[in-house]
Amino acid sequence: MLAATLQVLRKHGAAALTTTRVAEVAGVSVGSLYQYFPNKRALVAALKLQYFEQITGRTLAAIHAARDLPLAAAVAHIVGELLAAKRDNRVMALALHSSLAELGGRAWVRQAGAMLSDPLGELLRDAGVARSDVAARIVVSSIEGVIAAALESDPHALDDPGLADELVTLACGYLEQRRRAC
Amino acid sequence: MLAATLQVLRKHGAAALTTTRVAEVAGVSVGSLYQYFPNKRALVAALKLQYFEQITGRTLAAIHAARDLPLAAAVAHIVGELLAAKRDNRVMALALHSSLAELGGRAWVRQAGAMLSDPLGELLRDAGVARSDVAARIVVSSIEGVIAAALESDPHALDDPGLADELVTLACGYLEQRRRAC
Amino acid sequence: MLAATLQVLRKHGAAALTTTRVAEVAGVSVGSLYQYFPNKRALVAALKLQYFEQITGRTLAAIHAARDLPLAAAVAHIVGELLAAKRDNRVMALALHSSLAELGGRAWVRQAGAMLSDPLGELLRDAGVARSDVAARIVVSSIEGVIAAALESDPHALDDPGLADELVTLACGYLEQRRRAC
Amino acid sequence: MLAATLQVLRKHGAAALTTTRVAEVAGVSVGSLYQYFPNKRALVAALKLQYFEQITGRTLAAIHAARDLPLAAAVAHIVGELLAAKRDNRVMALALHSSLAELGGRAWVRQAGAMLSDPLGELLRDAGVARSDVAARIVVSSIEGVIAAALESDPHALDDPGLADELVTLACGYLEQRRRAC
DNA sequence: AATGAATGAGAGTTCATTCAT
DNA sequence: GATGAATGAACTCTCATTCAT
Repeated sequence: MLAATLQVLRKHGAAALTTTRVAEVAGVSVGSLYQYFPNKRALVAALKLQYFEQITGRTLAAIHAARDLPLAAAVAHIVGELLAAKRDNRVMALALHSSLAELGGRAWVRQAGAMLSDPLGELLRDAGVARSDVAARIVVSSIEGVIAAALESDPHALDDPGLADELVTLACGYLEQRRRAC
Repeated sequence: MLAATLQVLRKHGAAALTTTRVAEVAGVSVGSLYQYFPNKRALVAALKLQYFEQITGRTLAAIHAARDLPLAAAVAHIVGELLAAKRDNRVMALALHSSLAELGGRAWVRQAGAMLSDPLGELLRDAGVARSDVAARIVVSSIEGVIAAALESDPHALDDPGLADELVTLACGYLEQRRRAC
Repeated sequence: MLAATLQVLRKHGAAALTTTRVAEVAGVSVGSLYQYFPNKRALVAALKLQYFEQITGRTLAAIHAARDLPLAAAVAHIVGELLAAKRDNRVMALALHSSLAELGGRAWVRQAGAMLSDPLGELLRDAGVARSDVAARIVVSSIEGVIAAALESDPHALDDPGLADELVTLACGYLEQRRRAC
Repeated sequence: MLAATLQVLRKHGAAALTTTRVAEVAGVSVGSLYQYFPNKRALVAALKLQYFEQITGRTLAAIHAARDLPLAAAVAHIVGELLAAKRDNRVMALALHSSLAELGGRAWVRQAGAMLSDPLGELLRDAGVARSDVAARIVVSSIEGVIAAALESDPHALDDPGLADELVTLACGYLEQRRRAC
């Protein structure tokens, strides 16, 4: 059913996301839909959660794995994994970036950011970055901003290898300055 | 009426933005609303346009004015003006960042980004930044990402003087690396 | 204003006949419209009345003038005048036949029929037609039916000289049988 | 639901035919109405079609059955069947004649006429009537005109046995003249 | 468990009519 | 007298949700 939701979202947009259509695409009845999800909001929330967990989980693992690398290498690894995670969930990424904002706010984005910022903050602190918690939030939100803009202007942006380079340059350039600030 | 739209958007969110409610808040009848706007979409579009023009106009002017400054000073000036413009339209900024995405897509955001990226690209090229057009897009979108995230977690974020510093550090750090890349 | 009503009716149909549009086409304000007509129904009624009077008046005169002619000649004269009257009010005829039915019923058609049937009945009685009142109604309604159908399938039907012939044949054939029935 | 539509049409006229009222009279909700008819026009169209098929079907059969009768008997049979068909659908006939003109034009009447005129034309040609196609149209439209006028002045007109006689006299008188014209 | 017809509140939009200017 | 902005009741249509089968 989540797959059907995604498909409807991609093909017809958020405005056309009706429970009837989702059920139809999923090959079940509306009644069955309501046996698994109490209401439409829950359906969308589940989709968000799934995306959220995929991306956040993998990125958190990357942050963890990068703990002992030098800062530049750590950033490169994390950014690479983040992009890979989005690439592996490209349909979701596109649907959510383009139209799921229209479905119940962007609070989940904030939540995802917070979840990543904390462990990243620790990593940065260990790497000698000043005010590491703030720095982590800046890094995460700037990267998300660039990716969002890229996806909006080109749905295939995630396949562009240059994007990773830019993001690493962006993050490292910022952190470099922050490190000197120590 | 645009003010009423804004108020409804702020207080109740995009899902509760109905023509009846807007008219009610504006203290007029629905009929009058439709005398000035052909339909609901036009109402929202007018609001977006107003915001768009305020922010874009002022930022473009700042880019122009910063043409002959050294890069760091130019960035500081532009970021300062952008934030000031958003501060002067804070209610709009908040409403649009939180819920207007839900109303007809984010195409206008892309458009605004494009409008700023071109002149900024020229400025960067003159300042000796490699691949200045790409760099401009990265700078614009990362800054927007940081501001969006900041506003989402704290509606008063625009008043925090530290935000400007962070944005300047972010942009300069990135551009520094790009300059060396020449 | 009646002319404007007619024009709107012809160009856009009965569904698009709004007071605002009529006023616009007439080059006055809605307010002025309401100074001359208490409401929209009255506007349409006035138009109907005008048509009604044109056609009925001229046809009544024709009936009167045909009093002393032999039956066949009388019928030819009356039919000729009726068609001529419609031709002289062709725009109205077309508008009323195609769309004014949609505006407040066809009672006026019945009324017009009644108005013609009585004097025609007298003429027929004098010509020795049995049950002349019934005969008159049959003649009038059959002629109206043929004209209506003709106009519906071809707006230029009134210009076809063959139409008059057919109508005369129709009426005379019927009346011939009725006369023998004496 | 079609029955409810008919009832509303009869009791309150075409102007009062609203989806809400039809649903109410039908004892269902508006939603259900829209489950069976995509929109209001379709509801009315279905009603027209039903009437159209009843009348046209039976009359066509009558024309077919009358192929080998002498002309006068053929006409009598056809007229009798047409009237019987209308009598069997009296409520519909009344509703459609008085107010369905107000709902989407009279194109269907023309269509029905055309459908009958062609086979009738063949029958007339075989019976030696000159310009049988024109004659068929005249006969059909004059008969429809008389019936329409009769129904407008008296809803029980269809029950008057005299009506059939008049129609037969009308049609035969006309065709007699046409036959001589050979 | 699954179904899908039924529901009905509520959305956007129109337009005849009024009345202060 | 003329204006036309303001009104708001009424309309068509949608869709999340329920529940008898």
